[in-house]
Amino acid sequence: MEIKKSIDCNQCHPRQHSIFCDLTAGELQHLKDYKLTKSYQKHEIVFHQGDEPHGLFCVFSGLIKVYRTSEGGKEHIVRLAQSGDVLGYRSFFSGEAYSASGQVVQESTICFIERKGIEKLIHTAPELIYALLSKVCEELREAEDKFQDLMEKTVDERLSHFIALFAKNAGEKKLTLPLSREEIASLIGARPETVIRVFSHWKEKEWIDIKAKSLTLLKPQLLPH
Amino acid sequence: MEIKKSIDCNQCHPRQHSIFCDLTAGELQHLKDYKLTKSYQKHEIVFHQGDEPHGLFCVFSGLIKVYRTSEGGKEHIVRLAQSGDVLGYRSFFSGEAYSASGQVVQESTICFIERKGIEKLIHTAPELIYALLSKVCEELREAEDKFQDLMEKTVDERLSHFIALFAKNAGEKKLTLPLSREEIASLIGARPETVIRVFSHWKEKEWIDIKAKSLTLLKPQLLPH
DNA sequence: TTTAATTCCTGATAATTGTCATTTTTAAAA
DNA sequence: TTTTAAAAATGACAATTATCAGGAATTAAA
Repeated sequence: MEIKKSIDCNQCHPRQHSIFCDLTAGELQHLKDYKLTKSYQKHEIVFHQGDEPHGLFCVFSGLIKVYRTSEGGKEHIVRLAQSGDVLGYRSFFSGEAYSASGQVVQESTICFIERKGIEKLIHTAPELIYALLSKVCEELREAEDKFQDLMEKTVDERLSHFIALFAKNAGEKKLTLPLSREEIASLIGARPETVIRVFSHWKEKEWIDIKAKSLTLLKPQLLPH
Repeated sequence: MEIKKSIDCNQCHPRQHSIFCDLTAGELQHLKDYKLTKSYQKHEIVFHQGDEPHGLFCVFSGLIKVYRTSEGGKEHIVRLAQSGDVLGYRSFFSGEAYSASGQVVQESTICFIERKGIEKLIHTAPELIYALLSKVCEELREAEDKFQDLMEKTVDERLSHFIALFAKNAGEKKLTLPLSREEIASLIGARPETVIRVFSHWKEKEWIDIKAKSLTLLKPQLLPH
């Protein structure tokens, strides 16, 4: 992890699609002294499950996996965070310790805003709190959607859903998977062997072509949904 | 559903363990004109998945199940709400339609506070919004806990967990299940037959005694966890 | 490059849970 | 109470997915 020259929030493109999109230049001024821009290499830990949060992370670029380690030592990826996403706010606002860890999957640039900065910001722009509340409420619905999927969808449906999501992001038929089979399995609630088997099956049917991390969608409409 | 004489929030015991616990008598005054106390019979619907929220529900007494109906028509109970719980706030604050329905399981008395009342209340007691934010953040963690349980725990572990929860609430070894086998299954993510089988198995082992809705815990420490 | 270490892949097998059909029991309605 | 409907229970069976083991391929390190 390396501290970089601080990114100016006004120049920050991803901010415009984030929870902070409505803030004015004047309001952002307050963050200046409470912000640190850091650069993380692959595999670096951004925050640790069990630790107390001291601020928020804003992802400028890269990809981070947010995962929980259960008592039995099993890892479950809760979500992925990328450009424009804010990390660590659940624990920050609930006053709990982090319930998950964040680890860099693709080299990332992340700004850390310490507690004071957030407090000042909310003080000058109180309507921000509504945006936050609304955001968390949406995430809660998404969490329930995910739960429902896990209950009534099969592994191949869930995998297909995951792939569709990435394809939409990439906007292409040919994409590079950012996660290992094991990580994909962990994210969709399955075992790596099962994920591999489903991929193999789709390849056999010539619905996709896959080799290591590079995936080509041949007949995406035939994938289960 | 029958409209009753309005309950005075200052006299409302369950409120003291709710999100509204810190409000003063003066602040509560604002709710008076925007509040309706209603009485619901078993099986009555409190709110409908897909509808737009126009306010919040505060459960005074009774038991309500919150469930989602999937596209395939399957029902999944998301959570149970009882005395002191506030219902419908997720959709209310996210501006989405209800993602679930609420149905009365045990005869309930519920206050409905319309939008204007909430808005006035937040205006006079702005710190309420922090309590709300904190609460939703906690629920998000709970949702993730639940997801993790579904992934790595077996049906009997989940069922045991559910029973333990009820036993703690009742504080006794002998309890009356408020839900049918089918509803319990829906809540813990299983099929009714499986739930019945697990109960039968525990009964055979003499860890519990169960007949219809009445359950006695004989050796609760032996139940899986 | 060679070695070592992951990651990926495949097969064989087991286990948990779901599905379907049927009976018994309980609860509700006539 | 009698009838009817719903809920609970049990058995037989199927299916999905996990587990374990071993080999191939890819990637990282020496």
